[in-house]
Order: sequence, then structure tokens, then C-alpha cells
Amino acid sequence: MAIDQRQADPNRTLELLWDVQAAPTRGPKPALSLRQIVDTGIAIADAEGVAAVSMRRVADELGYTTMSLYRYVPSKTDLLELMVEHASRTADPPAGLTGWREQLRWWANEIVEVYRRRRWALDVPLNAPPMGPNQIRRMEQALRAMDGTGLSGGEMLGILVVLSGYVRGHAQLASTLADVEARTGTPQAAWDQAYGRMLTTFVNPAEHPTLARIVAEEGFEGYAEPDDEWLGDDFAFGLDLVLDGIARYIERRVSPE
Amino acid sequence: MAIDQRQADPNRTLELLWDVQAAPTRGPKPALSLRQIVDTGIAIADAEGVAAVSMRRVADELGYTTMSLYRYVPSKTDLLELMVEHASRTADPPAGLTGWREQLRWWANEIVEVYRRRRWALDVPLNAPPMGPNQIRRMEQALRAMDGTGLSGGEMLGILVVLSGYVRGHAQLASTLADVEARTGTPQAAWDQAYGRMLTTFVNPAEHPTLARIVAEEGFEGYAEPDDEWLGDDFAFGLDLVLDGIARYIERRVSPE
DNA sequence: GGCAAACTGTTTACGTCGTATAGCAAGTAG
DNA sequence: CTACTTGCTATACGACGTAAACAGTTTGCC
Repeated sequence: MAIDQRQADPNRTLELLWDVQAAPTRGPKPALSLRQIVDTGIAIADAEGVAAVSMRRVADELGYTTMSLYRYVPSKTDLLELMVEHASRTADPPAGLTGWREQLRWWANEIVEVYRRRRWALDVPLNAPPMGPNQIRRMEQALRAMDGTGLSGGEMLGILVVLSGYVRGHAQLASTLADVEARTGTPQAAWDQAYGRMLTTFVNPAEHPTLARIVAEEGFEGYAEPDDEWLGDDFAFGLDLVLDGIARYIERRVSPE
Repeated sequence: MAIDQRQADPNRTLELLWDVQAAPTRGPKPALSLRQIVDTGIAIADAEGVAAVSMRRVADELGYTTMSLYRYVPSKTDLLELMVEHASRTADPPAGLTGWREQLRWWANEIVEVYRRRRWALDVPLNAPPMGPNQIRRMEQALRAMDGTGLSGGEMLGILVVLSGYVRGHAQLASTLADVEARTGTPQAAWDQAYGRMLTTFVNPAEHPTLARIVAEEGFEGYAEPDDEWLGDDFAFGLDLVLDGIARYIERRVSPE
């Protein structure tokens, strides 16, 4: 589970995330900065995926040697965490969104979009509670969307947890399907065919009566949705379900019978 | 992104997942089996986390040398995938569940429970579409729960995607928080304190008006929920929201106005 | 102004990892 | 019986994260 077996220092993590380290008063002037290192890591991940990000690689790209990075970041794990934090900033909500529902829809769509652009972030294990500036910013955006619904702070935080879970879970599934070629080195069509073969060979009416019926009725031959590789329709559908559920909760909460 | 840079073979993956390899007709009798290798990997992961699973380690545990494993499994990536597949079998639904809602609730809870017991599975990247027997079994369970609601196959599959996303996303957040000590080597109390420090130091009414108000009103000093480390209350709350949304969809679908 | 302390970057090294490949032995098809 | 297939071992390689020592740079303090 833990990738880094040494002890992380939560205070150091906070300093790094919020960029509040005291500047040194002695010694040579640093030629690098933490931000440069993180940005370089992000650039490599954007171009080649997170597996291409090694300390050597980042150092090479910056024109320094590997161990110099450790002057700025305690470990690779910390670097990955900082990369995810910096790479996942959400935009400001557009003006004109009316009501909690539109705002939360925008918020969820924005985050899924961030993940779609930076899907490598989904492969970085989450090791510690989300407490970086962009993560807190996101929290605030969602909470602000619900401000005025009459819900308590605890209830709003609960809804935030639900939406966050749904958004991230969906993004992961979407990435798995959309990026299968990059992940496995095999064409997506081959996976689609294999899925179809699985359906015809292994799905049977005895063990899978409902699925077998659906497959037969709807003529599924694979899983791919060529015009919707990031499962946007599924996401929108699911988001509406969740928002409907929230609507119902709010109704019941502010107008109990 | 891709961990294994060679080409995966979807047909081979299917064979391995469904255990339908032709038995060899020549050569020495194998002393090992794929199932033994997978089970050993699972045992190591259960005891020490997935990072402890290396080909060497698995081979050592079995009393063989590392390279012999490659007679049975093409790569470590395949081994991890097989481990996740075998480790995440859901139970049979209990008798007496009435209605789609109770069945889907049970289903969702069962999967979260599987993740709670085998939380290392959340750290294994998903590289290919879910098509193993236990994954298909889960699909069938959810679809069967909705059979008879009047929804189309496509709609039911859509709901399956939503629930899957939510369940997995939530499990990941829960694991992040519950396992912070194991993941970082630092006591959870230290992270809780750091979170509290973050709230007091960096959350401010100018940039985070809603969050700052909530924190002030409700006296949050950290994030931990000591009696609910796996966020079961949040999960149940969110699941109800989603189920409410599904209920509404079903109503509208089978009784449109 | 000089010295000590703190800091930056480099070099070297280590242990661990996944996996390629060659070699030998076991067992079967023809 | 021979050739082929298959199972396992041994050896090796490249890659990785990171520890620790070293040399040079810069500042605080006396």
C-alpha cells in the first residue's frame, strides 16, 4: 500500500503544498525551484504518462543531476502528489449559473474535464487527505454552490463527498476504457473484439440470465462507444441521477412533511 | 500510463481470466498452477499491501525461482489484474431482498465491503475493460436487481456504470483517509492535526467564504471520524441520494406524465 | 575581513525490481 | 527412438529510488 516506506512529514507536506517554506538565508543561491520541478514532472506526464516520470528523467529535462531534486522535494511520492495538486486546478465558475443544480453540474463537469486532460492523475495513488490549495478551492466551489439551500455544513460536506466519489470513480472507468490502447499497447479494436468474444463465449443464460438477455436483445458486440470515448453520456446520466437525489434531499430537508 | 510497455494480448487475457487454457500435451508436468501464483500474490497483498508483491517475492513464497512464474503469467501487470479479479468476488445476495432498491443497496454495500477487506485492489491500475468472471458476475447481480423495473437494457447498464463509479470513487477516498498511517508511515493523528492546521492557517473568509464559515460554525479541527474510519455514514448517505435519483428516473420512465 | 555554518549540486554506490535469454531436464507425439 | 514441446534454473541487464560523502557557494556573526 504505502509506496514510500519512510515517514512522511505532514508539516512538510503542508509547506510544500501551500508553498510557504522559509527561504534559506545562507548557502548558494538555488538554481532550481520546486515549481520548476513540479511543472517539469507535469509536462512529462502530460506527454508520456505518469510512468515516464522518474527522478532521473525530471532532472535530465532540467539539466541537473538526479539527486539535486531531493533538495527541493523529499521523495518521488511527494513529487507525484504535488504534480497532481498543481495539475488539477479548476477554472472559475462562469458567470450566470443560477441555482445549486447548475453550479454543481458545472463543477462536476469541470473536474471530469480536468481528469480527461490530465488522466495520469488518476493513476497516482492517493496517500493523504486532500489539503492542497487547489483541492480546498474545489471544496469551496462546491460548498458555495450549495450555499443558500438551507442545508447544514455537515450535509453540504456529505454531498461534496458523494459527488467527489462519483466524479472520480467515473473518470477512472472512462479512462480505463478510453486509454486501453495506451495502457496495454494493443489496439482498442482488439479489446473490443475480445470483449465481444467474452460476451458470446462466457455469458450464458444459466449464470447470467439478465445480462444474456440484454446482450441478445440489444445486440452488443463489444463495449466501445466510438463517438463517446470518455463516456460523457453515461456521466451526464449519472450526474442527473445524483442531482435528482440531492434535489429530493433538499426538498425533504427544507420542507419536511 | 501504461505500466507494461509490451503488447498485451486480449485473447490471452481472456484465457487467463476465465481459466480456459488448453492443457499442454507434452513436456514436464507443471509443479505450479496459475491459481497458486495468484493466490500467493493475494495473500502477500492482504498481509502487506500490493507494493510487497513482486515476482521474486511470490516465487520465493512458493519455493521456486522468479522466472518460473513467467511460464504461467505473461507479466506482473497480468498477475496484478488476475489478483484483483480473484480477490473481488462478491457473495450471493441473501434471500429475502425485496425490490430493486434493497438489492442494489446490498450490492453496493457488498462491493464496498470487498474493497474494505481488499483495499490494495484500489491501488492496482485498471488497464483494460472489466471482463473477468467475477466482474461479469457483479454486472449480472446489479442487472438482475433491476430486472422488472421496466427499464431498458441500455438504461440498466447506464445505472450500473453510475453505481460502479460511485462505489469505487467512494472506496478510494475512504481508503485514503482510513489507511493514511499505513500509506505514509506517519500516525493518523499527525495528519489530522496537519489538516486542522491547514484549516486554521490557509482557509480564509476572503478566498473560502463558505468553507471558512462552516469550519467556524461547526468547529472542525481535523477530518477524522474515529468511529467511522471507512466513512460508512457518508457512503450510506450518498447511496441513498443515488438510489433516490434512480427511483425518480424509474418513476418518470414507467409513468411519464 | 575571516571563519564557521548552512546550503546547493555532483558523484558514487546500493539494493530492488521486471524481465530477456540460454541451458538443461522432463515428458509426449509420431 | 527421435524430435519437439514444455518446465524450471541461472545469469544478466537496464532501470529505478535514494543514501551518503564530497566540494563549492553564500551568508551570519564576531
